[in-house]
Amino acid sequence: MVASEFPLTRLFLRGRLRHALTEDEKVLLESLIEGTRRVAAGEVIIRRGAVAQQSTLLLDGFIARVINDGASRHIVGFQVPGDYVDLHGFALKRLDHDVVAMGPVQIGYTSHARLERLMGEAPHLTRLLWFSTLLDAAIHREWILKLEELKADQRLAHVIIELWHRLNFVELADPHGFNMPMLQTDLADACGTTSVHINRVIRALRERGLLEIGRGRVTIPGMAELARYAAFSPDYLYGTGALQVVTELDANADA
Amino acid sequence: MVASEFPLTRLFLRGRLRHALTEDEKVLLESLIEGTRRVAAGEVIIRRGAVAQQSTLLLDGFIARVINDGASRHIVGFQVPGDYVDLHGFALKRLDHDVVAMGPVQIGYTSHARLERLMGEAPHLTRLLWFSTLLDAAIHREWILKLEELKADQRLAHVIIELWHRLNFVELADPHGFNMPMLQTDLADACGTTSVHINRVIRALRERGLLEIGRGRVTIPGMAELARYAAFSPDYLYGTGALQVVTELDANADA
DNA sequence: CGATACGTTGATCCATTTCAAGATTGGTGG
DNA sequence: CCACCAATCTTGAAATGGATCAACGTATCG
Repeated sequence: MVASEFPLTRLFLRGRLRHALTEDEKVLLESLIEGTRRVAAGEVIIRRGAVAQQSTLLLDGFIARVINDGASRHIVGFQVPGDYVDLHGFALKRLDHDVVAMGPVQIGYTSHARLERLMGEAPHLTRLLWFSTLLDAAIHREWILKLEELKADQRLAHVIIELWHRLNFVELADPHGFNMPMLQTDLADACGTTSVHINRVIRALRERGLLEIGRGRVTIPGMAELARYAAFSPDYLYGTGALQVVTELDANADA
Repeated sequence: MVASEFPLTRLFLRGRLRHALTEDEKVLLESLIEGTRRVAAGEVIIRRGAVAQQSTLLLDGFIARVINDGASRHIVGFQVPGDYVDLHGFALKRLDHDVVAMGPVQIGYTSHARLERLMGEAPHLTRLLWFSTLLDAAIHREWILKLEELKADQRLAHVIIELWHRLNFVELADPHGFNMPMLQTDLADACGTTSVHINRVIRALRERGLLEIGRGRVTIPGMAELARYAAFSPDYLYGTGALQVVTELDANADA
């Protein structure tokens, strides 16, 4: 472990607009984190409806946004290290969903009082915080699209590739996969299908040589093949360098 | 038509946090609108991937967020009067979806340069603008839930009740329905199903006496019955007075 | 009055759910 | 180190929601 310059916030907006942060802003951002905490797998970190006094930065591990509706459980989004998982709680005050640790997790937190002061003092950094909440919204829109458009096998592939890209931004993916604690049940809840069906879908994708999932590890033999299969295009993730992608999109739109 | 105090922005956050705006802020907000424009039905107001220089406030009519993926067309959200339809473009710069007029529409616009100045000068108003983009995200999450959880008939009912509530906030709904220009095709694209199937679903709901749709008009004989049918709970819309709802949720969570 | 967009209906096929049972795995105490 | 337990994963068979293809009805408007 190399001692990093900004040990807590170095992953925030990495691969996105981190380059838009000045050195002063990086210092300021790091100073926002008033404390850190370890959380056990499965723990509900923020409960739906509770009035939020602070916001949470995910430092290590995976988190899901979960809505429990009586019998059924649904996942409306995943968060990876470097994500502020409930920055929207700063303006919304109370969340419409639970925030749950998918495996063992480490988090940092920032009081809303501190964020309120920041808004008056650092408009540009504020705008980047705003941007980060809009990234979540863009991902939400893609999930809506995915659920409207794709079959279960493509949905799964889509979720997996999205996670790979997001982990790749923060240098937690390797060229052919990544580690993650999510179970088949979790993937089913995120794909809007049942664990029985997700199990068959996983097998089908394995047999096609597109994807392997098991024992906390995802292996993707051919990134391009899987992306094609899932009709995945990463522009909605607003990664650095995505402007080229958009140019391509424009070209296609004209055609 | 009564001459209103803030003719352009009087609907912004109405039924939500408009009461949190001071009189000065309301004046400032109104001054943001640098021009207005009428748009014909079906017109693409903002195209995916284009670099945005301004943001758009919907003054009158309905707008959809549309993603065209080759053959298929998908709607990832609707906007009603009083909504800033592309405020996220201020921070994201380019949108991941098209913004399309569902019927004849009137819009106002604000340059991003003006918004940038505002961020330094009016942090509290900025925070409310931020809030309004987070409302969209909350609605996105509910759509994800809806698509993961519900069958086509309940999805349709859910979309309709959501629109009723949002129109009710801005006083454009009446106790038993509202007017809207969306076609069966549009509703199908928003529910992730086909127009053939949405047609059957509309008939089934009509035969059950839950919902009538036709000729630009939605009629809801019994709001409570339809809400129960769609498993609809309006707390995610963050309407004024929703705190009671949340208290109920907490009570349920404990039970 | 004919064109065009929108809505309606029927028949067939397939993806997915549901229910039920069994296999595998990892962890824990004896 | 083994035996056992609980969680997770796997498989089968029957039932169903929804897609698809194809055709026909019906508004509406120049």
